[in-house]
Amino acid sequence: MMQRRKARLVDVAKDAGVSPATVSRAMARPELLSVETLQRVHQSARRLGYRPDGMARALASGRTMTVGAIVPTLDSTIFALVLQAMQSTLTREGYQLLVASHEMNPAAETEAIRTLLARGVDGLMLVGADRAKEAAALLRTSGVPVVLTWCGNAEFAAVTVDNERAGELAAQHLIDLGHRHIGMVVGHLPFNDRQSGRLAGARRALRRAGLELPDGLVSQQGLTLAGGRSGCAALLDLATRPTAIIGGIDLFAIGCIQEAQSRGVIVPEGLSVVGVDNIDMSAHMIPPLTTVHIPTSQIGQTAAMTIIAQITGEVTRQHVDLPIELVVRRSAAALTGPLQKHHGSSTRP
Amino acid sequence: MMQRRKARLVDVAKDAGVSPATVSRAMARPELLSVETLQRVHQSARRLGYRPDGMARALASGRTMTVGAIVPTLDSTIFALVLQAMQSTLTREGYQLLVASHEMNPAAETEAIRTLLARGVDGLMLVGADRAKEAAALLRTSGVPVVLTWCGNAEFAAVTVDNERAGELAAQHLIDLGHRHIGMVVGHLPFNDRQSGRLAGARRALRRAGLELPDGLVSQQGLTLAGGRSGCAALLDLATRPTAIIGGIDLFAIGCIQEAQSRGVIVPEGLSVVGVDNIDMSAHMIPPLTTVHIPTSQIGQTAAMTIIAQITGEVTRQHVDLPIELVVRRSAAALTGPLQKHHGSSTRP
DNA sequence: TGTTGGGATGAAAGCGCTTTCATCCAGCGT
DNA sequence: ACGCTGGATGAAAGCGCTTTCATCCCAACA
Repeated sequence: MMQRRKARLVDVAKDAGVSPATVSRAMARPELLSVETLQRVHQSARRLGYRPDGMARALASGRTMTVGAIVPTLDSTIFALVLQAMQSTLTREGYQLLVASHEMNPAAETEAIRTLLARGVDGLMLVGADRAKEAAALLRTSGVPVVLTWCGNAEFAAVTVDNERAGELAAQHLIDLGHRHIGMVVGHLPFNDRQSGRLAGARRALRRAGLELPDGLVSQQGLTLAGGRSGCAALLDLATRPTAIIGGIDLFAIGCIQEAQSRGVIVPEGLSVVGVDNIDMSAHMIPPLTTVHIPTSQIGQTAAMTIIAQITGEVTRQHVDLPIELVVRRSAAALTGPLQKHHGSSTRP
Repeated sequence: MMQRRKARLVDVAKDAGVSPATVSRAMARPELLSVETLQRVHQSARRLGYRPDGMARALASGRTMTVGAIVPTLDSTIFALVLQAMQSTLTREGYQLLVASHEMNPAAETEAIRTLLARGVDGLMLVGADRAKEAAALLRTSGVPVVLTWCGNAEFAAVTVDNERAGELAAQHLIDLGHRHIGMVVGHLPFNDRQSGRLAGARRALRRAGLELPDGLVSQQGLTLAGGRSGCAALLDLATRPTAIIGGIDLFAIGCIQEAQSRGVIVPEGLSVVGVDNIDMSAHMIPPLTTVHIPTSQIGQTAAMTIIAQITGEVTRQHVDLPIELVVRRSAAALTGPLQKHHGSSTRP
């Protein structure tokens, strides 16, 4: 009882006694058909188990109903969350999400852009505005709607967050608590305008307070928990150790807390820690992490909506800047005295 | 100086003075052409800035160079890691990754399968073997290579891990440490054969030791940190509280540690905790989490390779079972005495 | 020197759908 | 009663590429 091949549009048309055009319309713009015809077509389609062929449809219409997203890495709460939000928003609108990652490698990102463009996507989401010249050229000439996230530029639509301000908020909080000697653990700066921005913001706040954040107090690390720990370790091993550390991402801040605790340094009494992101884990740390909340899911959702708006031609090059805010919890405290009573004892249990 | 449209295959052919067929071959099977022709074509292609159109190619060849992956949720270290591994393996072979998630909803999964199949994927990766009948039928009739992960069945290729054994290892470790009263926090069991398996395994180990794991000591929770905490809270609030808890995933176990600590219960002295997964965070907890290591990245990588092998026809319905092992760290300790000296004091700082 | 085999290329038929454009017809206004 | 309008449908031309199949040519062989 099995038809020899997959049912095609013409098969349905034949079965329903109408033209292929009519079947096509029945699928895509049912309001153009009379109710009876529509019913007849649907009935035939169901009987034959017809499923439209996406590739043929894409070729003929020029639309793939697919949006691409290229993120630095999938293995990150942050990007996973954004992708999740994008995915559900897109699905609701009938789009699919094609993902690629570049592992912080500009050339790989360019390559990914090239493939996704060739493959045919109706829109493209990218992280940050800092990329290879060639990549930007590709995007420009492709004519495909693009949305940048976290950081943007004037050329494309963007859903941003003020990364400098995030760094500033974190630093200012520490300054307000009386800290004068502050360190920071950040991701590798080249090709990462989010981290660069946060560092710049922290520096700005410090400078305004008559303080500074010398390179010696900034540790660049890979974006992992281990990175946070080793960054913290480096800072704590300094001759004059900082009384507070800012994590460029929450993961770093969490790593800092863990490293400090495993050395017997009490947080926040012996070391204040502030992060940026406000990931799920942060609220559950002991002590709970004071951090700057970045509306990650909302970035994803807004990016998806922006892309769709561009695809459907409703709007172009829209810029949305999402608000951020300091979330005060208990990992940062006021300096108790002019001097600290801790000596860098490395008492790992 | 801009050509009015995108260069097409025929444009290159015309420019190079060859037939379209030759250009097509130059792109896909260069070994069929003479060196001179090849060069001429490449030169023209470069000059015109020719980029093959993926959709047209897909339609004509029946191959999309795209593999779909449908996971329960993107917002999970585990699945993000698997996707990451798949993505990099696939990219290396020239494939793209199309992702979808279903938020633990069987109907949504079926729908996702339907769309990805319609959209045209050369292969499909799914999590677990437990799904709607209709979904299985779709897969069967589509003829698209499928690979199941974590849990498998006889019908499709699979890259699995022995979830029952994982639960067993966790429970046995606790039993060996002298625990007799063990609780477990698991994910919602329906439509989740990974969690069901782990629970069943734990029960098996306990039964073998003459113990049991009554439903009252099993707390079902959403797969989040908060779920772990509230599961732990529920268990600790029991009249006869367990001396040890197994987390169906590491995130639960971590939540348990945090909940215990915030209640002033010391881990492992006051409560032993064991997880399953071995995520990055686990090793950095204080105390570091004892857990059953699941080779997550390897699952992704192997799944990708299995899919590709099936697509290229090298092999079919291959089953790979990846080894797991207990990683003993410091969150579980021997019961110090026949009775415990802790009273459920809820001293949140 | 006549075959012959095979490597290189071209011709042309699609792949399955979308989308103008044209056609047809009913009902409407005058 | 007549032209007109607009809604419903059909005809047909692609969308840009792949892939058989046929053709051509030349080296190699006898």
